[in-house]
Amino acid sequence: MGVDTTIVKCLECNSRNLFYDENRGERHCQDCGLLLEERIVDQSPEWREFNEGGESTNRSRVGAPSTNLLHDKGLSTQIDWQNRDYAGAAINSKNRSQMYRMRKWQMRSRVKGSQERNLSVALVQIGLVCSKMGLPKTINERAADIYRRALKAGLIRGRSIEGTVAASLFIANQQLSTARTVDDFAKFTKLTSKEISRTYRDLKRKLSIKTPVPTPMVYVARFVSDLGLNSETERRTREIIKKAEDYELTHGKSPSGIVAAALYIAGQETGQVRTQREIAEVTNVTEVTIRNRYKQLANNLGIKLEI
DNA sequence: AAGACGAAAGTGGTTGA
DNA sequence: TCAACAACTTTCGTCTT
Repeated sequence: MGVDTTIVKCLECNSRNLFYDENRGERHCQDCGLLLEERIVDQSPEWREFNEGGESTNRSRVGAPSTNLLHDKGLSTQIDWQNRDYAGAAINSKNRSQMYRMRKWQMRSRVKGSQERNLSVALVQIGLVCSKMGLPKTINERAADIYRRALKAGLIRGRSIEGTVAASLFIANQQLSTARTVDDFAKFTKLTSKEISRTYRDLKRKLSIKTPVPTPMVYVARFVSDLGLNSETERRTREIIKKAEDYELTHGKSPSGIVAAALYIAGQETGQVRTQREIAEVTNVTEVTIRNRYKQLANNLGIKLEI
């Protein structure tokens, strides 16, 4: 069988308009946003071997790795209803009663009850949003885990599945610093950013989840890549933000605004000029904010710009 | 014509009595 | 609960290159 590793058409909308992001090592469809390829594919088993002939022999590989992404954690070997063994031969009567008991227990333990159904719907949605937004599997796993906890704590009642899905994803995003904003999640779900942040706060409080204090720094790589700037400009941008944080010029200001301004200044300095319009586009702040911010930063950090 | 500028009015969230 | 407030947005006329 020939192995074709190059995807030329989107699997969802058949568009040939694909985009390869070198920094993130991902290939997306530019039309529907589906994540088609990731550079890092870890196919190794999820446990390590500590002693010779120990782990690997005891925990022999059966089935796919256990994962939070499936409602029953992937432990779902099906027992067929036909009284035949794998080769198609009839199973003798001695084993039949055993088979019957196994089926019975499987039926009892499988998708049943509203919680399980809720979870399987939610996990599909989490996967879908992750794929559309080009988020790595780690986010998917983390969000799934948070959703499970929310479900277990009975926090879904009175809330929409989609809202909790988005909030779980946003928490995962904050914890793992994948540089997506609430607005990004709003764009890829049917929810407003307001609803998402409200559920986000709620979930964090009720599940006592901690997320790192947000810093503008996490957005730098993403915006640099989106604007096609070089590493020199990126370095300088980080420098400016670091200084701004040291001088406490960032408190109470929107992170994207800070990054946008720093990018603008750095771009002017290194000759990688981007217009306020372009920067406003990718950072999702207005040109006015960029102006206000960059003037403030330039003044307080003693940066002279010859514009 | 494109980009930058800044005034003025409007919006949504936070804070403190 | 309400008003004051800071940050940010929208809009728009003007200036500069």
